[in-house]
Amino acid sequence: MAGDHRSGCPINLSLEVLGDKWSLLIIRDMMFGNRRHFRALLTESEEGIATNILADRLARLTEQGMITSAPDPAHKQRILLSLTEPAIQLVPVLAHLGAWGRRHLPVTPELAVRAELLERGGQPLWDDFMNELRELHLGIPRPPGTPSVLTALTEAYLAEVGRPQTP
Amino acid sequence: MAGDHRSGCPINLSLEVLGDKWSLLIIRDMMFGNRRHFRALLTESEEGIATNILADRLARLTEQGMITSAPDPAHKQRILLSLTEPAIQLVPVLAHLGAWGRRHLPVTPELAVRAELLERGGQPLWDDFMNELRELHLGIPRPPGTPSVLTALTEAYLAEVGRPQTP
DNA sequence: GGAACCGCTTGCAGTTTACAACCGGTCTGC
DNA sequence: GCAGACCGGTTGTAAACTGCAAGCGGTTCC
Repeated sequence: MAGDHRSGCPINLSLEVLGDKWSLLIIRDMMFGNRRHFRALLTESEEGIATNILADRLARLTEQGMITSAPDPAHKQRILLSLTEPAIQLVPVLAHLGAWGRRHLPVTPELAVRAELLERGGQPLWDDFMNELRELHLGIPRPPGTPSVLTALTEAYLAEVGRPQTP
Repeated sequence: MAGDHRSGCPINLSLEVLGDKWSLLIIRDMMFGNRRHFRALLTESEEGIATNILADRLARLTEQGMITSAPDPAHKQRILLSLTEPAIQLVPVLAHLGAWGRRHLPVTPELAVRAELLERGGQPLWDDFMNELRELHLGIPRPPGTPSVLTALTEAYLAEVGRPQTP
């Protein structure tokens, strides 16, 4: 029902889904870090989320239609998490939010590289990235010739990590 | 110090500033509703924030450099709140977030009008709007000929409110 | 067959939120 | 000149949420 919403304002409704300190970070890790199950999100996160919080957020994001879960065919006890189309369409929001943070907050260089690349690429790069996510998470083959944005972002990050100082 | 941050990731740092259910709504009301003091934010908000939460968020946003406060020359007991340049640069983020919410969440039509207009206008409209906000909040005169985006948004909203049903 | 790994759940303490009542100063209308 | 509305808050309280650590039954790896 709509009765449990504070208002019908688009920004408010978005915040009711994403307006906490963890939900968007989970989506970020699934998107940019390609983390697809519980343990990966738990242990490979920069910020160190607690197990009960992660379980709670995954449940909430699932019932809000942002992610789906299915048994992983490879490992029987694993549960494969996938982003839904609405979540994939958050790419421009995350790109702008990252660009804003990079400009105004004390980011660390190696973690800022991806935000910078994503900002410079603009809408065309975001479209490529969303097509790639649709392939990875929804099983929709991406248009032939689409480059892997995920690979490019990861390589840029690793290159920056390998560099000892700003040369 | 940077020691009190969970990580230096741009998205994480942005969420440490804006990642709760109220901060962005306050900025939204100051931006789009032109609410510039405590009582206006308190009573004219769609969502009904509590006084202590509002006071707390205003203090936090101030120390994070998102807003400033100054005595209002017109009313001696009033405090005039202003957005800073970083906060004004959130316009594209809010535009994208509103557009996303409008597409995927159960928004009410009259509140969705502004998001739609802002989305259709794109970057040129956002630039006009940011220039207008710089004039209103920072005292920087906007380039001559710049239209008032705030007026356009408000009129579109009022027109939608006045309409009884979707005709 | 033992150890590591899987997605959680539970218990607990500390923090944050929501709601309502209240406060001293100030401006407004008469 | 004064009563009442308005100003930006503070305080108290209960409920909800968060962070941390431990543990649990089942699965997979070696």
